[in-house]
Amino acid sequence: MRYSESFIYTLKEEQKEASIVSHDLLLRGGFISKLASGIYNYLPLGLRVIRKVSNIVREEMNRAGAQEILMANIQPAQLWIESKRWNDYGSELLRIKDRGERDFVFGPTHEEVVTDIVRRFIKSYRDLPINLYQIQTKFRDEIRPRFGLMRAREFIMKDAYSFDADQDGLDISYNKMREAYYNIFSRCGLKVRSVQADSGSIGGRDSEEFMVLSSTGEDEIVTCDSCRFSANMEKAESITMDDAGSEMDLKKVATPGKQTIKDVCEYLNSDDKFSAKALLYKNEKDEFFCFLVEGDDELNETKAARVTGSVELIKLNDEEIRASGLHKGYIGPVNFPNKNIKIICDERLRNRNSLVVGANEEGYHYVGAKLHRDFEPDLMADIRSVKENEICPECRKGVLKKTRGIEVGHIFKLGSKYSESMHALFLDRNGKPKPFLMGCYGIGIGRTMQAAVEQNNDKNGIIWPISIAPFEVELISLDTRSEEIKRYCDNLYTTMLKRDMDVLYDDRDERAGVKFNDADLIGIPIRIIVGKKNFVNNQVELSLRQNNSRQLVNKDDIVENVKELINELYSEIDKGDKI
RNA sequence: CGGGGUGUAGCGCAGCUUGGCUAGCGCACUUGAAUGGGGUUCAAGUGGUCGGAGGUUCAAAUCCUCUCACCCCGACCA
Repeated sequence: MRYSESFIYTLKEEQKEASIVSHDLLLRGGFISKLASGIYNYLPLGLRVIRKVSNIVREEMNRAGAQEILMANIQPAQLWIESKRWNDYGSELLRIKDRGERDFVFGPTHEEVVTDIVRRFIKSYRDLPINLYQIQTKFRDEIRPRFGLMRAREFIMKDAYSFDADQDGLDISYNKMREAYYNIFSRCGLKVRSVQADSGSIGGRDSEEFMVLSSTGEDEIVTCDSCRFSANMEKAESITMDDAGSEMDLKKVATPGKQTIKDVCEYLNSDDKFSAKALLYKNEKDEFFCFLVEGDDELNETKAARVTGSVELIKLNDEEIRASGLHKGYIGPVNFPNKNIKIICDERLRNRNSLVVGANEEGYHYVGAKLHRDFEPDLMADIRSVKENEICPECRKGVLKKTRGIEVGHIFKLGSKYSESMHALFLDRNGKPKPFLMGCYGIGIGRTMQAAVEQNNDKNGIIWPISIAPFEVELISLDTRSEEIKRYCDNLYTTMLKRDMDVLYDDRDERAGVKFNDADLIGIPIRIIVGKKNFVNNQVELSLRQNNSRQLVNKDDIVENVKELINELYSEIDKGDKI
């Protein structure tokens, strides 16, 4: 591509809408442009990166035995009603109507469609296993889109779906995908780590996320400092502590004006952890819950939603609390006045002999409350968030450390959730109908691209890993008015094209500084600089974006030298760490 | 959804408090000249129904009402 003819427009100034560096660089480098909140256009440079990432994904998926298809993204509501997700998916689902007022959705994911496809064609265990994937634009109406492609509403995703006859088969399919994912991210030049995850509204049991570690990541993850355990905070299991405290009688005490745990415990001169706070929520089905967690703990809404079978938990507002016959700041499980509200108690409170809890009466708390003796929850469950420096639930030796990550891939074992609800059955060896066991495997293509920028940049711009760079080589002519240099560069450019090299040729009549700065911003890994300073000695300069190294090369040997460099850069990526 | 903020040229902004002639500035863009290995310089230009609708007024970018869009924070201790 000749720069002078290209649709590449870089911006000098920082972009106001960008709050993280990768977003700013993609906008300034002319990779993407915003059309609406969470909705982006991919400009030529951006699309080239998208294609390179997609191709790596495609190659590795194919190699793992998956087959590419392309599913419709406008989907009839009927399928979503069948899978029960028409109601369960919530407001992230973009619903649309056709002229006949029939309901459709713009697909946020394709479990329903792929299950429908497979049930139409596959009737026998002999046809299993099968793995179908696509690279497709999706739409999820996010509460709050941000960080450019990191959390966009419209986004490109690779999603794969495996179908197996039995659990062993599913395990094999899942492991193949995990292997493929490691290959994909390492070929993209990314350092990723897989963590145990919650499967969210997609459903299913085992699930792992692939995280690009980054302080700007939206996910909080914990890792053990002594074993291999790592998990998303939403999922990380909490272990029960045997810190019973001494038993005492239940006693009501006045705590006038003391509503927060901190105030109450200070006032009563008691430790936060020997108190229980009560948090009131409702779910999408208008079921009400009172969650009890230790005073200095935080409720983990994801865990809470899971144990209550809720899609979405919403905190009750003050009015709803009052209407339920409760008193804000004085809510507790003892003599709980409302039978319609289920009490869910965190496991950590199981062994406590004595707790400070609200008395359900303005200005009063109980002290000395004990589980089973003084109150009876509807359910005991792990509903708290783990904290830093806590004992690892896996090895019970190390302690947990918090870090942040960008989720670029997610793999799940779905099991028969969709195949059962959608009657997707096959006949097994014995002629018995059975639901398919499914797995589902996603990669955010745009997010991977942006995560790569987040992980590889400096103050001047992007430093693309060669495998996903928009071009592998940039040829910069510093003297477009010299006939001799122009002839040489034009010639070199055509030669490289003929040899299938991926090159951007900056032939613009611009000053050197402009070209260098644009080149730094755009971040193409290898640079050939032709200027009269070296040309008089029959030399051109070869430099690398990643470390700004420079070497002079005879002008007639340049193609071979660049080829070598390209190979070197690719082999560096192949050697990259695999966690 | 709650709170805060911003909409003025392609991008970044000033002007608004206290209404007043032709609405400015930087970057970008066009033309010319000089320059030519790290965003160079000079000169002359192009480009705006001031987000939209309504209202107040002799007069509205500026004041009022409504509306749309976008950004940030939150939706963790009741």
